[in-house]
Amino acid sequence: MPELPEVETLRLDLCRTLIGRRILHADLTKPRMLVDPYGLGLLSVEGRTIERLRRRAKMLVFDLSGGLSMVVHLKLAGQLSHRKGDHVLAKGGHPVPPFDAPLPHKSTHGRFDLDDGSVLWLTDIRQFGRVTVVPTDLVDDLMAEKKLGVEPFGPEFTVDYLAQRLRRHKALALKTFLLDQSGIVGLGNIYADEALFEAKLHPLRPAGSLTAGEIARLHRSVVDVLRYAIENGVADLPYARVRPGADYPRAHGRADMPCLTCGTTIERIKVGARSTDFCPSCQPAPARPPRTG
DNA sequence: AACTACTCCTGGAGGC
DNA sequence: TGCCTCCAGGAGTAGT
Repeated sequence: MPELPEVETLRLDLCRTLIGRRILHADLTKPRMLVDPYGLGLLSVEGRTIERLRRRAKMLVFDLSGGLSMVVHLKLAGQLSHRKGDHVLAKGGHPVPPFDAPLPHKSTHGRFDLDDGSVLWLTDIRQFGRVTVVPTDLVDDLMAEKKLGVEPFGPEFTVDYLAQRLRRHKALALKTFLLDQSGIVGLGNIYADEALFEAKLHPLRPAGSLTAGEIARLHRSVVDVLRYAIENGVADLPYARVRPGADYPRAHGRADMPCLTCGTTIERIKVGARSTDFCPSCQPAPARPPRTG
């Protein structure tokens, strides 16, 4: 569930409290959650100071002293909480367990003890999250291997770039296109639906069927939806449903509820095995549905 | 090369 | 209450 806005707001929060802290002890109780292509081991982060906290796509990069970095991907259900005793200093990611729940939770699988007595907890009810230790000068290589696309807030994400990618994958459903991290990074299931709702484009529209105006609209919607989430609060959907009475998110999690724009009942369909919510009135169906993979 | 299906994992929800 | 089944979703990988 943590998508770009969740990871970015978490990064900003942790930057306030973690920079300059030294890691005394590190522990991951689920060995599968450590990916260690360089054979450095998790303990190699001990004794190092957190100097910088970056984000690339949906990943957090902790740059430590001595040229070592730790990359954290929260995947579907990862959560980080920086606490001193019971006091929450900073937190973010998947909202289950609740951010004010006592830690460690039974799904807490990682802990980093810091030099001021605070602890950075990694909790993940799905255990899909991953931690990688990598020399700082090889972080870019590691990212390059993943064939990540452009950052939506970066200078490379232009209307022309989007148009070019859409042409290249012209048969793909828009929803599938937006989830593909090799084009634009950062969108997940929630914000892909939000961007399509905002752009008034049906999730099954073939990527190659968009007019120039629609491409420009989609481009702006992607940026606006992500920026809105960062500035006004992330989606925070615990079980893929909006909280009763909430007016956000505007499409995802609202199946069977009235569209906030026109009142039409929001529909839920599967697009490439991902639940996809949209307004059949605001987002008119394509004449001929594409493949959905 | 481009696309699709499958896999990892477990807690919560809903049915009976 | 308790058992059972289904569902959620990022991304790596294997197969078409």
